Amino acid sequence: MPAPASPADVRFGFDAAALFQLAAPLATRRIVVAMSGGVDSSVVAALAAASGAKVIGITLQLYDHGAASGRKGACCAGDDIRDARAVADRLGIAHYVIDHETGFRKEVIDRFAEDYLAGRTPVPCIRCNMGPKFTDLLAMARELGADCLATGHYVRRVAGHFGPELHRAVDPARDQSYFLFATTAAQLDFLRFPLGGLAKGEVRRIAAEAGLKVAAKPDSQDICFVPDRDYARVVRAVRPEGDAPGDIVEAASGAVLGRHAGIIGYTVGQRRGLMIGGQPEPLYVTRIDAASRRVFVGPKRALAVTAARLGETSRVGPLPDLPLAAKVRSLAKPVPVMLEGPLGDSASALIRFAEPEYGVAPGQAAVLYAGDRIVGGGWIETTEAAA
RNA sequence: UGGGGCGUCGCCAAGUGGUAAGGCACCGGUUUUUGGUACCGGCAUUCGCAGGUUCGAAUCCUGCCGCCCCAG
Repeated sequence: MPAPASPADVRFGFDAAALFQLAAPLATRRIVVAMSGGVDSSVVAALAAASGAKVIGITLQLYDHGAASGRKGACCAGDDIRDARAVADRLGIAHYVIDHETGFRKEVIDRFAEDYLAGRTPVPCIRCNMGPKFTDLLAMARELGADCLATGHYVRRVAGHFGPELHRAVDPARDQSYFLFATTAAQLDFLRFPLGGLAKGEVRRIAAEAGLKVAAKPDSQDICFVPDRDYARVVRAVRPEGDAPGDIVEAASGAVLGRHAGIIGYTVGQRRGLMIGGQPEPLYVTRIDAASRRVFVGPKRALAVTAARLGETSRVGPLPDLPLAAKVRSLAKPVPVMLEGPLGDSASALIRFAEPEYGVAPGQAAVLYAGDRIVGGGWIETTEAAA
């Protein structure tokens, strides 16, 4: 595959130099691509290869590859690693598979279990991005002398007055900014997200044009290390005490309405799975007390919260004067908030919702936006219930 | 074993002669790179049991069983 004659050379309908935000000539550049084995990162590899830069694909083997073999919608194990290798071979780029199971277990899976045992609802995908991907893999890329680490995330890196900024993806249905809020300025400096400006359809089209077998591979979904959506089983495998039973208590009256088989099966805002019938209206989990193993429930209106205390906050770029909006779960529209306190450097901060927000669960991330720009965010520690 | 009341889907519950509402729960689907939410769909050939009356009964009659309350 010949190198492009100039930075303006265009393949697949895109200017590779622009996509990777690297200074010309690309032929002197080295790009490390994080390859999960899915379509997205495979297309990033294809675009990188087409740019004329030297490309190295790296796949982190994150968890039990035996059990994951053949599973659809997984990543970073079993068949996905073979898919990544096949793509690299097809593109003629170097490809390394790094065993990162121990690190992943410690940084992501163990922490996932701990959170559930503490009554929180974790977001492992964010922890994975923070640790294995943007810390460990990024360090490997630097050691390999790369100019950047490119990933298949749908998010945009935009040059700002104070350095690179993080912006939502152009394709709103694909935007993954929620999972990347904790990206640091130093990481962002080195990272590239070539797909942030593309629609999923375009990505699949490129995959097909590049002759990649993964072009029609289903999108990954759910938690990659959880088979069959049964996350509680994974938690119990790591922490057997997770199935300790307890009471389901009506928050308003204190009445015990039922029993549960472990607080790990519940999350604030959850309606199903309580097994409590005979009620005039649905009951939702309003609070989980890990110490007493009690799950508190109440009607929907009891879920309304006016503010959330955030811990371990991070910030990307300056705080703007613009009004802020917060997303307190991945599938939600950002809602207007007022920020009180410092944001960033792991400080504690408070966000006040302009309108009551429902189903705000401790352990989830609150990501702050100024328009399309991700300003940062934090982890929800506590909430203030509306009167 | 005197009096009264009640037994309809797992739970709550409408229906008192015309051929079983609804809610909760549960199950399935849609949505979705976290967990949830939301939305859509499914869910009692049968009304404690056994007879009887009637063209026709969950609804009327008789008996039995069970539960509750008040009396002892």
